[in-house]
Amino acid sequence: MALVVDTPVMAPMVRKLCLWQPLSDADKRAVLDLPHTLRSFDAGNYLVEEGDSRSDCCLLLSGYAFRQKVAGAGGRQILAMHIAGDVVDLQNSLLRRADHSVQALSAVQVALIPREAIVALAFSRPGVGLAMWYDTLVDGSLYREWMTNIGRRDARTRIAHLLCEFGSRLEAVGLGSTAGYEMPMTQEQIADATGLTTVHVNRILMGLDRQGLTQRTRRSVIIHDWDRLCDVGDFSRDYLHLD
Amino acid sequence: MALVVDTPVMAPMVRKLCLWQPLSDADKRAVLDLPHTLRSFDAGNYLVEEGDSRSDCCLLLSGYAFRQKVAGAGGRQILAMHIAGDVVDLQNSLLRRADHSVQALSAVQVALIPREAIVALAFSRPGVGLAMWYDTLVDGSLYREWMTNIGRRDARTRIAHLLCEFGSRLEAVGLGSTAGYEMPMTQEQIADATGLTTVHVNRILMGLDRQGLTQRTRRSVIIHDWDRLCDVGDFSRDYLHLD
DNA sequence: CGACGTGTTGAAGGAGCTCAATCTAAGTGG
DNA sequence: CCACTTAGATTGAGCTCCTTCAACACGTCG
Repeated sequence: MALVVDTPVMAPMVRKLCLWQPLSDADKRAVLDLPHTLRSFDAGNYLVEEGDSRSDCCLLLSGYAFRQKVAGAGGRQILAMHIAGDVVDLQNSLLRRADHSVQALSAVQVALIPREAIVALAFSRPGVGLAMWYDTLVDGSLYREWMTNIGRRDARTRIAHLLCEFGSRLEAVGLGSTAGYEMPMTQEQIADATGLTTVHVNRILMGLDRQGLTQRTRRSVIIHDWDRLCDVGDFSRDYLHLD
Repeated sequence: MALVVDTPVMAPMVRKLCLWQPLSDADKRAVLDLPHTLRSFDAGNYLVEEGDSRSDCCLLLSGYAFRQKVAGAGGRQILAMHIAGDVVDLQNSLLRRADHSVQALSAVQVALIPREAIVALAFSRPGVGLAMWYDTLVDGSLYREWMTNIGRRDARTRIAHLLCEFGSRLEAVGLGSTAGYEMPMTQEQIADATGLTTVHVNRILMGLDRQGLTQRTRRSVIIHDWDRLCDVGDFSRDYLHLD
């Protein structure tokens, strides 16, 4: 297998961590040298299943994945979306037992990194460790915003908010822009992420289109008026801690 | 001011961290020696306000506090409850700027610990650092459960779930039991924590009483049948990571 | 082509909301 | 110790946003 030297596999992780905390060259090198094995998953497959005790955590190299939890009555809640560059499972690999599952939304490629290597690196290089700690704190910030979204906003606002978050995050990694992007989620998944039903999501999305805010095709969104959409979605990017 | 040697101020933090990760005696000592200043807040006062950039994080020594975020339309979402022993603000002190606020629910006493001391300790003593990292991960686990609660369970289930979580957590720190406890929240706060309205919370609570599951007085709950309440609340304590 | 996953639409019903009034307990000040 | 105040709990009536159920449309893929 050929090693492509100029674009190392672990580069997305370096880029992500640098968002939270500038890293020294030695720190970057250490992250790039993290031991890992590559792995692919088809859409729909589980990267982690509730109850698993995983000994490695995965860095998402390409594609989309999401976290989910199922409630007793059968409903499923989507808890977070993950895009290329995200370190997906500190949570489930550091804690002994996965309290939720992570599923591939599209075909994904991941790098599996042994838990011990992560921990060792975090404590031998405080710069890296702090960046990783920040990363888990920012995850928490997104959870809090989602909770607010689901608990205290009406359907239209919730969905607009989700579209805005996606736009901002995809833009940050160069996979889209505030003018539009590939939308990887189905309406059912949007429903499960916002605490709504598929039918209602559909009606709201059609409404946004009709009102000239967005223009959807099967798997993409064009956003005609970003500022207005942010307004409708009660969206402010602060909680993403991107800047 | 007399120093009480046999029950050090920082003891609750040691107890909490040991839940996640056994600490060596030297580690414990180091936590106990963390520099700090004591401070009291009256009920309703803010420990942290959205937008603040705090340079210290607080350990809750007594009383109750909660995190909250306000949505554009004016609704407030309560994001988490904190009880004695909780380290309340790694999130807001490590990240540059608070993305939500923390408010005292009752009169509280806190120990303010400088951010730098926390970080220095975390990286000089990996045992402690790992325990603190776990702590932020467990916070995340609670957020995920709450999101599921709000997004995918009906009102009765949500409220029963909240009562169960409280019972389990209070029991873990010896402030109550699964047979009952002092309930510090008003019905308005329960509403804001569960994404409901005060009126509806009231009706559901009365229902639980009428059905013989609970028996409330002004500020306490007696739980007649814990197992059944857990059932109604779709509650399983796994996500608390207490054992 | 047929079948399946996804999106779209209609009609009817209900869980939870809103508004507004009343009740209760626990202060608080005189 | 009592009148007064106030925060919180309780109740009723009407309404609405969202759900449920069920059918149909569309496009993609074997």
